[in-house]
Amino acid sequence: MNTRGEQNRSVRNTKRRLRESLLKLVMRKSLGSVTVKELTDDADVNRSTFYFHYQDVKAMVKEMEEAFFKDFTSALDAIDRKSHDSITILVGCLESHMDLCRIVLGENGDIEFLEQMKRIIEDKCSRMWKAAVPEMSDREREILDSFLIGGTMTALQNWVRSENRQSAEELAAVLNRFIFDGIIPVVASWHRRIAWQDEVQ
Amino acid sequence: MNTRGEQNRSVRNTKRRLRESLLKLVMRKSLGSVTVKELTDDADVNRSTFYFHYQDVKAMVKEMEEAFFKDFTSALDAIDRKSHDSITILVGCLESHMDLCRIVLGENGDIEFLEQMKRIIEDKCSRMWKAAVPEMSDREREILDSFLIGGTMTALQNWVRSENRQSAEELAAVLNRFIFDGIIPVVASWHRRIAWQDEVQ
DNA sequence: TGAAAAATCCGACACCGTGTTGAAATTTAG
DNA sequence: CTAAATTTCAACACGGTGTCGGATTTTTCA
Repeated sequence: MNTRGEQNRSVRNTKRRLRESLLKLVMRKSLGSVTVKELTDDADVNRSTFYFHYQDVKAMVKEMEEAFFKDFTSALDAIDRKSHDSITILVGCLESHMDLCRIVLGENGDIEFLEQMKRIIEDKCSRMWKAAVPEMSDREREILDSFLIGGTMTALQNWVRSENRQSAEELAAVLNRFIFDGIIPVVASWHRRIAWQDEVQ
Repeated sequence: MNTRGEQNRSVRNTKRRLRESLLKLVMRKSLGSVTVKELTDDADVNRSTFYFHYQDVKAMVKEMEEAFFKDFTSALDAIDRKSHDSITILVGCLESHMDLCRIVLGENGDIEFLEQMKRIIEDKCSRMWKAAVPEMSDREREILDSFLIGGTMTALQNWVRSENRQSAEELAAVLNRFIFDGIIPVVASWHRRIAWQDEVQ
């Protein structure tokens, strides 16, 4: 193995075949129920070869996921220097890792991946809408938070699953419109009105 | 076995112990990775006894889920005769099946359950907000649909997972407010304005 | 209460996927 | 061409699965 991240042609071929077979298998059964045996049988790769590269199927998926999360978080960290918003970044990352996303966000996907994505969005994105409605109670803000995060995630899932997808820019624009021109201003206006009413009393 | 759905005390005890052990196990590992052996060991039930009742762990969970879905759909079908709304019904059903919901909606939950719940909400609930914004394009409506469904589901998940939950009525009220007093009217107003502008041109 | 029925327990079995090993065969890189 | 990297192959012990027959316990109901 090369000391850098570069890999053999055989290694690349082997891993590519395994990825393709995994994608095929996950189309009809859950990720957790895919065995090493059926994966290597389908990919026409020796079972020992699989274990030469990965510990188990979960570890294989994790390796793919980490490439995505690396891209995603570094793009989010660079967000201040660019004019792009979080949602656009997010949708772009999904698009450039579409193979993985159709596995882990599909009908038989990976719940851990979903949870981790929600955590990242919570950490990196939700500050913005937290600042927009400062008067909210913790309880109501928690509900709004999970509502926006979950709504975004599910819309993205549907996008990834659909056959003829609209463009990433189009989707990001609609989602941004819903969140930042729609929901947030309305909820904020409720609380400003309530706060104002409290003041005059 | 009784020909009706009634069951022995021993059967009830056995199934109850299995349910309790399953709940305990799913607290720290994924549902799919729970084996029949560790389940029956923890529940102190003979492994053969488990196979006497269920085909496998998945079938056991499915039996619990079906009781929930039966309650849920029948409550939804009766919605016209009562004054309750879909969200209140939904939250109430979750509350009365809290044991199950903490398993299948938890961090290591069951993605199939989530998908089925989303389908039911789509079928039974989303007609209401479809009618509210008739001018929308199919594409945008699809996004709004998945956004509202996913947002609701995720808010419910967080509610089920939290230790000191607020009341079901409180949660349902906030969610209803977000959806029917917040998001929907705003989106509708956008489209009425656009439709009106189209008309004067 | 006593006997039949239902449910549980027990031990055993073949089966299958797992994860590892060592050595041979093949492919790649320089 | 040659050494290193990679893949293949056969074999192994291990553990969970699903099933079976029969012994034991619990429940039912007459």
